Amino acid sequence: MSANLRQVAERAGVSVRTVSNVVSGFALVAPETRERVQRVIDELGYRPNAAARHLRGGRSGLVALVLPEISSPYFGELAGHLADQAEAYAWTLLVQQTGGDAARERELLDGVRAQTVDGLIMSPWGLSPADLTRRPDSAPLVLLGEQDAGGLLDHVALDNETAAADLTHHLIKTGRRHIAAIGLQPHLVNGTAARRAAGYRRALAESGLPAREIPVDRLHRADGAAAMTHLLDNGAEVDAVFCFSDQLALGALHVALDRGLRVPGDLAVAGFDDIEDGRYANPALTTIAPDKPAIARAALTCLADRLADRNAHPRRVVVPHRLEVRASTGRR
Amino acid sequence: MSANLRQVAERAGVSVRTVSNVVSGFALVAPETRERVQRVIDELGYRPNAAARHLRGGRSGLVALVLPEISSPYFGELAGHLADQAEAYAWTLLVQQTGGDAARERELLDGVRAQTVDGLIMSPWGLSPADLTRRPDSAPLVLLGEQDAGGLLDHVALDNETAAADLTHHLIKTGRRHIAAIGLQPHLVNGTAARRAAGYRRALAESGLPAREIPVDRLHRADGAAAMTHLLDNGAEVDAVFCFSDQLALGALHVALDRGLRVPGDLAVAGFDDIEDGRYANPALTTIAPDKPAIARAALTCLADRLADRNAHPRRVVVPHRLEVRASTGRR
DNA sequence: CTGAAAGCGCTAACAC
DNA sequence: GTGTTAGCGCTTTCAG
Repeated sequence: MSANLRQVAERAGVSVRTVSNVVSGFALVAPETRERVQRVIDELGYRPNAAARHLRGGRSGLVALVLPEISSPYFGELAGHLADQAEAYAWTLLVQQTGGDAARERELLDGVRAQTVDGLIMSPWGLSPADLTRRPDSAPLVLLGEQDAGGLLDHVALDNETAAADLTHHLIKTGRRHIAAIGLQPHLVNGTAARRAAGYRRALAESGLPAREIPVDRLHRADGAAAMTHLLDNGAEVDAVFCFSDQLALGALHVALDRGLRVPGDLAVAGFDDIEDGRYANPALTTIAPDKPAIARAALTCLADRLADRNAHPRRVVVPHRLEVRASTGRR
Repeated sequence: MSANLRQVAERAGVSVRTVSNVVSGFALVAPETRERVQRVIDELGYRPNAAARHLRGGRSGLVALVLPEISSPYFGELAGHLADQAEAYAWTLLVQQTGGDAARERELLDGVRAQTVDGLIMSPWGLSPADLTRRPDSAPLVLLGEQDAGGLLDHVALDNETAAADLTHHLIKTGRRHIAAIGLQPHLVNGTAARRAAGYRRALAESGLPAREIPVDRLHRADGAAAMTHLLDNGAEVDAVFCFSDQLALGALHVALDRGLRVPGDLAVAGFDDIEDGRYANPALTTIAPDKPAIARAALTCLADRLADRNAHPRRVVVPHRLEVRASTGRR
């Protein structure tokens, strides 16, 4: 076991108070005392005990990231930004996967860990806004995505509807007339897909074009592939697909090319999220690029501000996005 | 603030000892007492304080995953398996990124967090085996990858050399004669790339074929793209590239197709890691598929066993892999 | 089966 | 500037 404060104090011939001062660097300590204490600290390899600090001070230095799955590229990239930026707050990120399951989300939100951490950043899929606000007194929660929770919780989102409309307009502008959407998730309360669908429909309506929507179970490549297969097997007249995530789009793209379609010649394919895979796909994937570092920054800022003032008015931060046009939606 | 043991005890008219017994479920408690206490617990929404438990019991229930970057698909998939399986041990995963930097690896290995957690699972890139064994008394460390640390640390690895040789043999068997390797990292002490290079060279030597090796700085798609560009710009005679990661391969593939090469017609492309992107690439990527769930399982088992017996002989677990042949290395 | 109390390592209020 | 000490919430030894 490593040394504790008292042992350092004894060996340096000072009180624990003084050692504590040296370690935390706050209060004034005579230079020579400080040096002597520091020497003993180095000698003994003393490290402050985080559990004791946590118990005493109430801060753990831990922030939980609660999301459907860390292996999804979008969340992986986001987690990377969060972990990097969390350092500026001396926070360490803790990852908890829900699989998008409501019961599991509930469990993580109310469980023991939720008290251990200084805050939670969560991307809810299964829980409704109402569910989210009903939780025991615990660490503050920042929501990622479209779950607004009636303005009762801090919340970082994109303007999903506008983004989807922008992308749909782009497809129309490049000459597409039969644009299918892949990615609705009618079984989820998660509003993200619904917002994107709304933008898609609005853009089509403005041009008098018909909508065609294919629901999916999850947002993996396999689901995009299945949806595309379904579309082609049913002989649908379609010259573009707008997928609500890049992963779906990559699955759809794979099937389309496999079936001998030329992309973008016969079919335009677009996604959403701007994951790195899309940039290197063949052809490269047109997508909506959310400012991911900004999402991370906003989430951490919300948490820090909330910790500083538990009664501040909940914020809704809308992070910018950008339409990223690449080869997959070139002219026919 | 939420209730504590004493408050529950007072309200239930019992001692803290009894409440503690009810909560932990270990010792015997009279059924009716238990029920009464449980009712108060529910009433007050009591949750045990993890910091106090940690301070008292010395276990935090936290395991640190220390890796170059969580946004890399390989590590993302691995982290997903680890997070899932950690639950069986009542462990929560904490993510720390090093960027592959030695100083940062050192810092995380010796820092405060390293004492907070029950154990560390690390994929070292910058630190040498010798560096890794030289650390203050701290939580046990399990190594991922080729860093053997002289048999002094628990260690989960692939048979990288055999895997690379298998893949190279496969390329030779399908008629390739000018097989370049992309992915050496001469600036890193990390032995993984070196082992893969050894397997590649061995296989080529056995067939009397020449080796051609392109070093890379990092293992991102952009590095694979740069290496491929370099190869093509120098007019190298090459009919296959073996990339030491799928990410490199996807970058190389992108450039090759962009330059008008047919894959696999003119050029075969193969990777390593079996990340999901590779399965849906166009053409789908031939690769070495490590058993990732098994890696996660082995790492957690090592940690648990080490915690049970700090003096057990360090283990080296070799996890199986499989050659996954897909379209990108079809016949010319 | 239950109660009293020590103590995990630290911080900070209170002394001097 | 430095020493002394209470107490954060819990588990567990020792009594009963």
